[in-house]
Amino acid sequence: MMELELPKTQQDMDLIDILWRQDIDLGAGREVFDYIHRQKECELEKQKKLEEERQEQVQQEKEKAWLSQLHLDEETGEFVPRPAPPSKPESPPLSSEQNVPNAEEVLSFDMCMQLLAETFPLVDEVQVASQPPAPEPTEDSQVLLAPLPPPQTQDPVLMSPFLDSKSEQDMEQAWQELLSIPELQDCLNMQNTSLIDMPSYANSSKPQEVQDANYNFYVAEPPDVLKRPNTGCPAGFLGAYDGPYPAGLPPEPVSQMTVNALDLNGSFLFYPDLMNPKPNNSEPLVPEVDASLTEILSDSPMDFATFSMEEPFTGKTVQEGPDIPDSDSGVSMDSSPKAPSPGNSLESSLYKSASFTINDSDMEELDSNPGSVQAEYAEMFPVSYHIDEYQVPVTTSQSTPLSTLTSDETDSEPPGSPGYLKTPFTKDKSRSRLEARLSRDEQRAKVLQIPFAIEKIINLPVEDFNELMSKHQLNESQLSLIRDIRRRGKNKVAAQNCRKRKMENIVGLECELDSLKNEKEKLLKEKGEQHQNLRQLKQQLNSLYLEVFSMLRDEDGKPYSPSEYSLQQTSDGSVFLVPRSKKAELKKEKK
DNA sequence: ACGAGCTGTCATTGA
DNA sequence: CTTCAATGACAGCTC
Repeated sequence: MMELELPKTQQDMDLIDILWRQDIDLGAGREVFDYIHRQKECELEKQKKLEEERQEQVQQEKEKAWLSQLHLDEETGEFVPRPAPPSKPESPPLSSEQNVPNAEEVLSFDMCMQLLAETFPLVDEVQVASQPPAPEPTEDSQVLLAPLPPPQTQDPVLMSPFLDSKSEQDMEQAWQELLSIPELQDCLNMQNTSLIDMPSYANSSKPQEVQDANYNFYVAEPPDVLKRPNTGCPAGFLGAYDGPYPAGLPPEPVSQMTVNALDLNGSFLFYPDLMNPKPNNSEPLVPEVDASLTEILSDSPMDFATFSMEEPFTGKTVQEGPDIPDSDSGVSMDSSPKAPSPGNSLESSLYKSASFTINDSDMEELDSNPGSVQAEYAEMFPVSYHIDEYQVPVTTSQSTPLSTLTSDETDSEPPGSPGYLKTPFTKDKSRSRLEARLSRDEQRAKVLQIPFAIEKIINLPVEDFNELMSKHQLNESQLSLIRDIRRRGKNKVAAQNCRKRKMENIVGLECELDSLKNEKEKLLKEKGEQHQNLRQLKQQLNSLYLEVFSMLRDEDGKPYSPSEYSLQQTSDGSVFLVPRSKKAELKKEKK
């Protein structure tokens, strides 16, 4: 995040101001601008102070990191954090397993060495030394909290090969034996505490909980980290880039942070260059990771976001190819990556065609005339600011051709909420469109060097969002853009939800209509049946009536005429033979 | 060229 | 008063 501030030269600031002034559509109220403008001087002063403080802190960390890392460089000759053999002075953060070899080297650990020598044959020692990532009991890890994170951070990928079950068991046994020795425990604890003070933990004020968090986080996550680089990431474009920054994580702020941090850890493997431009990065592997981690954990979540966002702006990071860090990370709720379909070259070109003076109206023009500003934008981001890099996240870890990506991705991941599944539409199209849309805000964010991920801007709760805003020194144009991005992003999601609901309502109503139709048919059918039954009953009754009537005889033994008499039943159940004429009278009487 | 469908955005409204 | 969600309306894009 510091790097962000650094590149902001007065020239940049002027550009940004100009940009903002031109950005009429951004909607930043003039009054807002004026008001802020009045406070501009104060802000600038604050900004300068903050930058100074940050620089100092960075330098301190840098120095410490270098001190701790020098050894590593000498031995390995490369930045890749290898659970290298014995000599790992910076292994402070190393896991307890890794501490073993270290303990042997530290002079103050003579006793430990002796104990080790006694406990394990030379071969075993070598083994232990060569297998740093051996599994360690949880209890141990608690004892050696601080050291843990870094080890895994160092290089999960490299360490993975050592994690075979057998070596694990051996190591576990060895460790249990080792730890059962009080002296060794003391030594390790000593080392551990001393290591905690290492550069990465320069921020001594950091509560132990943070370290615990680190620890848990590392212990829990490694498997994923190991998988990510090689296998397609289930999270969609998470693993899209071998690169580290899975900015495009699903809408889960907290978990996202975790994953990001992890990926960050893994990232240094691929980003040796990164160390140069950034103070933190300049530090050797482990310390760098620690520093970033501590930053992330200690500061607001935005720190990380800032970090990831910065990538695109720091020329070297961009070079890393799969930078996709901030990438759309899915501004929208649907974390589904949007890969521009082959046919969307137009839209994709938009990414390249942003000019520094982008505003809404400009973006509109860009949409229609993508290529117009391309050259200009290329100047602004000469390194390699290509849309392709944005598309990368869409892909899985494996570098698939764009064309394949688009089709595959679209098939695998439905755009937007589940409700859309019901609505038939071309996903490629929608996705590419969405990406293009995303690119607009993203482009603006890039141009204005917004120091955090768009998804954060959109998804953070108001409180967190305000806190984030207050933590960063942002000019008027940046603030207005951020607000617009937040508004648009939320509204977009709201629109998606609204349409989803609408579709669900339609579907629900259709279902209800169907069920009602079915019920109607059923009732009609039942009615017909009842009608039929009633008719049968009437027939039966009629036949019974005639049968009974035919059995009646008068005084002369003659049958009564049905036309002259009829049978009537009273309410009490008694039956009378009533003459037809009287029957009418009876009815009248009843009435 | 036209229309349908999808999506993003804006403006408005109500909580 | 601010924030936010919901929604209608509109525009742009693709097919």
